[in-house]
Amino acid sequence: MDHHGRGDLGLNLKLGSELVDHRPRSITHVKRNYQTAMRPCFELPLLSLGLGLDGGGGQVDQGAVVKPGVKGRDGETSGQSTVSSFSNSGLSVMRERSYEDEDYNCFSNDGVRKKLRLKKDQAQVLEERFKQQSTLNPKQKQALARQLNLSPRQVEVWFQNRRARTKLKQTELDYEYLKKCCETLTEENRRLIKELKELKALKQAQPNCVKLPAATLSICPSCECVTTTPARGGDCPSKSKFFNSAPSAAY
DNA sequence: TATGTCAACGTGCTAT
DNA sequence: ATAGCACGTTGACATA
Repeated sequence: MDHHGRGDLGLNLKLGSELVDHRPRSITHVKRNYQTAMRPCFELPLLSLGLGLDGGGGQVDQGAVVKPGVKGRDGETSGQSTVSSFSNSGLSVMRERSYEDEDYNCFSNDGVRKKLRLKKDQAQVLEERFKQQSTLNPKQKQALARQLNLSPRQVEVWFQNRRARTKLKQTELDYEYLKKCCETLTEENRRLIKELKELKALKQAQPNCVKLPAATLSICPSCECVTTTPARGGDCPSKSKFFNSAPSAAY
């Protein structure tokens, strides 16, 4: 039994059918989703037996083969299973995988994972589709996979990664925006502290100046002077800056 | 050769 | 129980 849910079916005779991706995504999923794991992960495109369903030799299923062990971050190997499918004269047989299969384009002969690069037109179609909808339902996934000659799993992974990239990009934009906000506010804070210092100094130098209720103080957005009333556009009251010119009102 | 990109994976979580 | 997604990671490949 492999971690992608393929059981050792031994001899498997079947009329050609469509690829369906029922694979659990990991060993954990296999453990958790035992029944799913027991289910064949796909319907093998199999056995023509001269019925003309398969032009001879059987067709190859990109998504149908278990990858050989891929080293995890700890160096442990996952994907231990070695079961795969192949066709022989129209007769598909499940056999022990020895990693020499060519029907999984992600692995080379020695079991080393090859980097699959999507073709330009494939990527273009996926990109166009992503613009329309960032998630696909199983039917859409299936159809798109067929259209692009990819496995549904590959389409699924592409969309997952694409969503992640979109999110990352958005996060970066948000970060830049917040950074700018932070810089602006820091600058504003520095300016206010300085202004406060000046006001305190002024107060000490002119103890007789009018003490205004704090609530009535405001900052003119254009010239940034302190006013006693909210400054409206165009009438900057710089004359009434800091304190009332009528010291008689003081205290 | 260092670094970036991206397909593919493992795992945790959630909705049904 | 199952399927699907987000997230973090890996590793092959491309490129500066």
